[in-house]
Amino acid sequence: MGKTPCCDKRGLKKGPWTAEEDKKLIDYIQKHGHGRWRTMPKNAGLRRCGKSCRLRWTNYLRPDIKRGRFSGEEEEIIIQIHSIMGNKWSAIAQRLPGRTDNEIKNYWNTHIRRRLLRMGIDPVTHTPRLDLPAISSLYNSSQPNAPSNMLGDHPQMNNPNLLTPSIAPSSSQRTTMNFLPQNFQENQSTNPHAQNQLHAIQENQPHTTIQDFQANMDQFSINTTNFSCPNSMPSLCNNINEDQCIDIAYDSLSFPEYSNQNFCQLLLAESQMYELDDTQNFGFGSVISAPLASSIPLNSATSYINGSAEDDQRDNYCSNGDIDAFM
DNA sequence: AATCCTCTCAACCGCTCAGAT
DNA sequence: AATCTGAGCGGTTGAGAGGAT
Repeated sequence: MGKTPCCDKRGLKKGPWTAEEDKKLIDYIQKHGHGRWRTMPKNAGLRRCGKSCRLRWTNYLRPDIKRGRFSGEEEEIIIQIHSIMGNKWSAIAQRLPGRTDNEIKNYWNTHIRRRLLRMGIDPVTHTPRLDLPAISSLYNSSQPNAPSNMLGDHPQMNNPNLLTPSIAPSSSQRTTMNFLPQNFQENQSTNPHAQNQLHAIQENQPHTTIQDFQANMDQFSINTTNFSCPNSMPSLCNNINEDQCIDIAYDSLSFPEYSNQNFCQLLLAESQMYELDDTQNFGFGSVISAPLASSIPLNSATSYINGSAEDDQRDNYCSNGDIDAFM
């Protein structure tokens, strides 16, 4: 297959288009339609390669192109489709009339991707990031044989459909992060290990409240007195009391393979990120009590996740819409 | 006011794919 | 079946704008 020669090698113009060039291209396409891009430039009187003409038309000059800021709905669509299809920009563009794949790609890279990263979510997998130095080192230090993907088999962490809609929840949704086992079942049914996890979830469903757990504590052999925090999180450590440890232990009970303090720390930090303000199901089927969530200093929790305490402190209190609240 | 830095996005590059020959 | 060509896709680049110092 012969490669298309570069424009400059053929003595053709590169770089930004002038208004005059735009006009020539528009006039030609209005008269003759688009297609036959290779021969079009010559016929249109342009010293451009066909590829450049096609790009200019499809990404900029096309009359049905929508300009302006992406709406919240558009963002949500992008994130949802991306969680399923990945960087299939043209496929995403098909769901957003008037938006080009190039525009969506740029918007993803400059806005959405960064936002997900700051939320501690891997923009590629749409699962919580595992490359965070603090988290990964903590985990590795306590579980040397742990898989590289700390949450790899975890049902809720492995299901993009569970994470992506919550990126832009409505105000009423923001404090309720229920991750449903049935979704997990659909995606993980062939994984024996995941099956075991599912059974563990089902046995513990419905996850009720800390009070329910405490009422049945004698059924569990969780040593909550040994809970301690890594040195990197002293301020967080100082704010955890015994009740909260019980709470954390309950969560760990559902997923014994993750019952280490570092995973609990991750939960705590995330609970603060999402501004949990009541006893709620959060992530992983865990129950986090109000005192637990509210006791974590914002700086500690958010910087633990994404290393930008000031930014997130500001942004967590931003009220300019749902998305912005998570910037 | 000047310089530096960051961000945005239009445009380019390299590649793949499907259809034609 | 092999090759060629046009079209499209996704990754990357770099100029320009605007903000920070």
